[in-house]
Amino acid sequence: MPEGPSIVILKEQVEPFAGKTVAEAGGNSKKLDLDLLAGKTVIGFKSFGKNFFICFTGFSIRIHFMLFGTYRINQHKDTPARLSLHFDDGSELNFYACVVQHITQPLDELYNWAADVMNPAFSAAEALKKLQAKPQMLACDAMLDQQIFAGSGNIIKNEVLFRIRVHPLSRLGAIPQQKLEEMIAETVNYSFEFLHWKKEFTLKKHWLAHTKTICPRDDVPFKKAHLGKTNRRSFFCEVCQVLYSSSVH
DNA sequence: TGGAATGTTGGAAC
DNA sequence: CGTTCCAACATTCC
Repeated sequence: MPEGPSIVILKEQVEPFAGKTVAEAGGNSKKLDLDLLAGKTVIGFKSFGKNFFICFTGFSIRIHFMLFGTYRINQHKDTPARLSLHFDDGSELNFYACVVQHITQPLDELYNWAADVMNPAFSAAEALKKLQAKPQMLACDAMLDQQIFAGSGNIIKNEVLFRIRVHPLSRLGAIPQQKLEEMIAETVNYSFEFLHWKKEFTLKKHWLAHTKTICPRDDVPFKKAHLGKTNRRSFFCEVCQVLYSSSVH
């Protein structure tokens, strides 16, 4: 469920719930005072990267689905919901296995929308500055850095690095600026393709590298390794993906 | 069927 | 005190 485009789909799906008033809130979240929600009207929904927000007057609820989180709209699963919102017209939203948090600070103060790959306010220039400020950082880590590419996840990382032919262990400082700009552009571009294909239920069909064993360009075996600070799966081709690795200071 | 996976956090360890 | 490491969380699929 997690990467940015999936959260955008959720946001679109719940749009009809804007303006509805909560009749009853339930769920097994311990971090939320559910009694506060009854009688409150949803003023809208927002997303930042992999975060989803239900906005009320004066506060919002942040939901992060982590690896396993799911949701149901006007349906429910047999397992207990983390957060369950029943509205005055009988409709309902249910969220499972996610992190839920009550936020009182304005979202504009907490989040830099220019960092969100899916947001119209995303700034390629800002992203470039952030990449250039961390010459020692590995490409595979940069692609997962939510301060730089909010919403990018492991699938997007593998697909983008393959598409732009950059080896995941490349150092940012050794990558030509033009290539960094390509990384940024393709992260945005692929994220929207991800969104399109996910809606069509054809996302996996379009993977070129993620979970793949053979490079479609060179017909040689992909390397599979757990790389970077977070040791996440990387699928890459040592023939066509360039390792930029000159020393940097 | 045990292990791994679209992820992040917080606290321990160093 | 800053950085790094790792358990914890919790679901589904192969």
